[in-house]
Amino acid sequence: MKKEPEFCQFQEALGILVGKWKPVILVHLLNDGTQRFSVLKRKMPGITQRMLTKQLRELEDEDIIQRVIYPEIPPKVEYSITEYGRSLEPILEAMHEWGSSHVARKQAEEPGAQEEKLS
Amino acid sequence: MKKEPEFCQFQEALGILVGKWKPVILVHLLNDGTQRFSVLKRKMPGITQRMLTKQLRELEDEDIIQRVIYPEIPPKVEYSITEYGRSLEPILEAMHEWGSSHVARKQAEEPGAQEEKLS
DNA sequence: CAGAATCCTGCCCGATACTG
DNA sequence: CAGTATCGGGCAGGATTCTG
Repeated sequence: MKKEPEFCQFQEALGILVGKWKPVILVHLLNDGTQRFSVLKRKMPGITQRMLTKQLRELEDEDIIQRVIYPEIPPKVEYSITEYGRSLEPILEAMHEWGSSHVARKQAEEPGAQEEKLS
Repeated sequence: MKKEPEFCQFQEALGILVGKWKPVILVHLLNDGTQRFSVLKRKMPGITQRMLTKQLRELEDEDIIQRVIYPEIPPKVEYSITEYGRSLEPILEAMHEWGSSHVARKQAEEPGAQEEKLS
C-alpha cells in the first residue's frame, strides 16, 4: 500500500500546495483571515471563477480551508483556514523565504552582469 | 515585471520542487551524496531514463545539482547537490515532517475507524 | 552506461457562457 | 454573488527505440 518507505511523504505536501493559485490563496487567508469569495477573487488578478472555485474545493477536500455558506440572497460564502491548514505555515514560510533570496540571486546575475568574478 | 508584490515568491520555490521525482532525487542526493546516474535510477523504481534525465537537467539548470562527466568508456556521470541546492533543505524537511503527520492523520480516519475519540 | 529522439496521453488551466 | 457546464490548447510525464 506504500511504495517507497519514507520518501513519498513529500508528495503529500506537494500535492496539496501544487496548483497555480493554492499558495496564494492560503497566504491571503492566513494574512487577512476569513474572506468572501469575491474578495479573494479581487485580490488575485488574473484568476477566473472556475479556477478559484476549483482550487478552493480541493483545499477544502483536504480540510485545509473551511467553507461557510450563508443562505441569503444574494449568496454569501466565506472561506477561512482550518486549524489543520495552519500547520502548513512553516512550509509556506520556508518557501517564501527561499523564493525571495532566489529572486535576488537571479537578479544579481541576469542584468547583463558579466562583471568578472574577481571577488 | 513583477505582478504581485510579494506573493509569487512561492511559485519560485514550487516551480523548482514540482516534478514527480524532483523531491525524491534531491533527498537521495542529500542523504547519500554524490551518485551516478544508474545508482540513482536504481533507487527510484518506476522512473524511466527519460524522466530521470529530464528532471536532473531541470535541477541542473537551476543550479540545484551539479553534473560531472567522466570521459570514459563506458560513460560515467555523477550528480551531486550544490551549495545552493542545500538551501532547499529546510523546505524539504518541513514538507517531509508535514507529510508524515498528514499520512498518519489520514490513516486515523480512513480505516472505517469510527472508534470515538475518547483518547 | 547514460543519454537523445519520437510518439502518445491525460489533465491542468484558461476562456467563455449560463444559473439560483 | 457564487458558483456550474462546456470546450479547447499546452505541457508534464510515460513507453519505446536508437546511439556513442
